Amino acid sequence: MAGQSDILRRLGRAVTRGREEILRILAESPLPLTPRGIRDKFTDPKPDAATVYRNLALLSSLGLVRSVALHERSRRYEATEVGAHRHRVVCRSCGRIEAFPARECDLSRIENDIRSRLGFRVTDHSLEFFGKCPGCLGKGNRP
Amino acid sequence: MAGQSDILRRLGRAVTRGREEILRILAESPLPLTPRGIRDKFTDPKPDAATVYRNLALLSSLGLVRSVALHERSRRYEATEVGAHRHRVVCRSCGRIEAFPARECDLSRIENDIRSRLGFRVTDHSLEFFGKCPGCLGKGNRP
DNA sequence: GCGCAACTTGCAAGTCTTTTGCAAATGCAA
DNA sequence: TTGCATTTGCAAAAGACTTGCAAGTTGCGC
Ligand SMILES: [Mn+2]
Ligand SMILES: [Mn+2]
Ligand SMILES: [Zn+2]
Ligand SMILES: [Zn+2]
Repeated sequence: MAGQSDILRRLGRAVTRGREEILRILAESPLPLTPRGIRDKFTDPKPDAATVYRNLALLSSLGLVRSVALHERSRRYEATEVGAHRHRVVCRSCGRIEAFPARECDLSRIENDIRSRLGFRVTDHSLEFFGKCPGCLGKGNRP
Repeated sequence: MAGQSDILRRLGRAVTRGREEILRILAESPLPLTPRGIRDKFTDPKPDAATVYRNLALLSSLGLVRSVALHERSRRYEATEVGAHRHRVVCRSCGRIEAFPARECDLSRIENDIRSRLGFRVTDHSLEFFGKCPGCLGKGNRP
């Protein structure tokens, strides 16, 4: 059941500490992480930033991780779960991020429209909500 | 009906060529544009890039423009339309972007869930679809 | 285990996007 | 028109990635 490492081997890519750790770190994180945040979670010796970027690109291309575009300075990554995906809520006041499994996410009507009107074949989507978290709602604070 | 310039004046912000042009350029663009793309559409003399960034930040904070996070190197911006918003489809092969008005977009069930389960008050969302455009579907080409 | 070829990594340099300080230019209300 | 706050250009800097290259690892067959 070493699933993901097998995928790497099967494709002729080496299984290295960097790759296994990235997968583990992301699988254990409740939130998508930035490349920087991922690197910070390594125990020493930490890999070079370039290696983290290269491995995220590789794992992305294999579908093992997925990048998330919130409206931030840096991109974030999350582990992909088989047959599932997540949506996110971002607090515009404090930046807090919550991710939640997208059960019964039905965007098929929209996807069908896209197919028939624009001719695009949609393979996936990303949906983010923005607003205020409970903490920031409480004390009426910084916009 | 010079609406947006009025909003600027009312808030004590100057109405400058840079600001008016950014609003006009975005209003006329069928796609969200990058800061660089916006600057390129100015007739000479073009404003400095720093000015474009500063003005986009200002107009965003006033709600006159909105940033769109596609999975690209640079952020994009679009003009906000009153009581309307758009969704986008991005081709993973050639990068083509199509934006379309989100008529009858009903994410209220999800937003209610977010409200009751997480306590977030959602003010807006962003929804992007990814897949292949008709052109790239035709000729089975570069992934 | 050993050895080699292929693949990976660290490091340093480079690119691209976005931010910031500051003085000169401009907008605007009086 | 004047006066002052706001805005802009310019140059420098910060950040987020990317790339070349030599040294270090991994996968595999022996
Ligand atoms: Mn979904
Ligand atoms: Mn919508
Ligand atoms: Zn908050
Ligand atoms: Zn395409």
